Formats: sequence, structure tokens, C-alpha cells
Amino acid sequence: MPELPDVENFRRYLQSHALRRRIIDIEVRDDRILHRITAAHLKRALRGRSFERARRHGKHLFAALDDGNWLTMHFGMTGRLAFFKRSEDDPKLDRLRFDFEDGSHLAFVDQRLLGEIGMIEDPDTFIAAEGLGPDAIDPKFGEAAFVALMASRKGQIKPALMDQHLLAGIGNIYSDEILFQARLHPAMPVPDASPAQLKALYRAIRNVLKVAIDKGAGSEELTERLPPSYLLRHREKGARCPRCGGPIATVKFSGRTTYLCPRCQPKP
DNA sequence: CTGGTAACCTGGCCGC
DNA sequence: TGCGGCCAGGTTACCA
Repeated sequence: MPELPDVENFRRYLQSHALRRRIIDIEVRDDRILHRITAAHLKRALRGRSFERARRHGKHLFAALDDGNWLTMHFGMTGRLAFFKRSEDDPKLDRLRFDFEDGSHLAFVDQRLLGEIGMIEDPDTFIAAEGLGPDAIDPKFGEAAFVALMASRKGQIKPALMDQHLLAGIGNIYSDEILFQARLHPAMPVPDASPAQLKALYRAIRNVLKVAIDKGAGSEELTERLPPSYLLRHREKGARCPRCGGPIATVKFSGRTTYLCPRCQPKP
């Protein structure tokens, strides 16, 4: 689930539920979720602290503590946050839980354990060290910057969109939606895209990600809230294209299932 | 540089 | 009811 829109909504969720509550304990229920930190170190760093604000870059979420350090979260394929007050509401696949002084809790839920939690001193340093590209909806990342970024790319368009080192935040699901909206075939070589197609692609990136955030990405109800014109609502076997009514095709693309409309997104 | 593949993991779902 | 097989929204090391 967690691509940029989902993580943005997790950020807002953390921001509205978990700020300025004093952390009294941390329960690490599976330490495979920890990244370059031990449970003991994490507890020492967090006990008595509180979250002050949250920011996001691509698929990474950063929570600032009141001592200036930051918690990093990456959600892998199945991660999410759950805030709750009654212990019986603790989700089944809770892997790590923050317990607040007022009796409420925030859980990091992650079925497949591909998510990661760590501690850093500064998000900008972390982003640079990881070599992440610009955030896909950063207001400062304009159309000209996008065109310049793609000018250096020789390969196919879908792997380019999903390359976090080029552009941060887009994964398998949203790259399909973006390419469908921009009417581009995922295997189109980037250098073959016309200036108009690149403009359309840039607009589709912004628009799709923002609509997904607005409609509640990260929650169960997202799909039904999206416009009927979205491919995401038809991401299943035997579906028809919402534009032309033709059959939706699936292709394996670098090991991942890709959905597309062969009529609306013709092979270049 | 690009892209395919396997590996890391668990669990839900489908079909027999 | 049980069980095998398949699939899943990410990342990365390694190999053509």
C-alpha cells in the first residue's frame, strides 16, 4: 500500500493523533522491523520524549522528537499506522507500539516485515545519504525540473517513474495509474516521449498523487472514492477500460504485475 | 546505465 | 476443515 499518497496520509494521521503526547514506553514486538538500531537503544532514545511534528519525503516518514532527533519510518509493502486507546483495539500485526502517558497508543502495523524504523539526526542528511530523488509532489519541483530529470534517462518510462533515486514516492500501483492517465505505454523509452507527452506525464504525476491523497490513500475506502475514470478502480482480472471499454491487460514488468489499456496506451 | 531475477518476509485467499 | 500454491502497493544485491 504505502506509496507517496499513503505515506502522506500516515503523516497527517501521526500529526493529528500523536503529537505532544509523552512517550512512556515502546514495545518492540518484532525487532526485524528495526533498522540499524537495537530495541534497547530505541527505548533509551524515546522514553520521556514526545513527537513534535512530522515530515515526509517520497515514501519515507520522519517524526521529530522534542530533543531534536528524528524517528524514520518506511512502510515496505504492507506497513501502516494505527492509533488507539483501548488495548483490545491493538491490531493483530502490530510490530512496534509507542505507549503514551495519557494511555493512548500508536502502533506500526506491518504484515510482511519489510518496513523499517530507525533513528537519525537530520532528515536532509538522510535523504542525501540515501540518494533519494526529489519528492514527486514537492511544489518546488516544477515541470522544467522534471523534463531536465528525464532528459538524462535512456530506459523505459515505468522503471524510471519507480526509481526512487530519480524521483521519490511513486511505486507499482501509482505508476500504472499515472501512465494510464497520461496515455503512455509503460515500456516507452523515455527519449521517445515528445515534449507534450512529458508535460502530460508531469501533470498526471501531480494530479494522480494529489487526488489519491484527497480521497484517502492508505485507507480501505480509497478505491471506491476515486473517480470512475481511474484505472485503480478497475485493477482486477477481466476488467474493462473506463475510457474505451476495451479489456484491461496485465503484463509482468520487472517482476511486478502491470495493468494497462493496450488501446489507450499503445506500444510506441 | 538498464533491466531482470532472487531474496528478504508473512499471511490472506483460492481451489481441490 | 485442511493444505498447497500463488499473490501482494518495496528495496537491494547481483548478474547479463
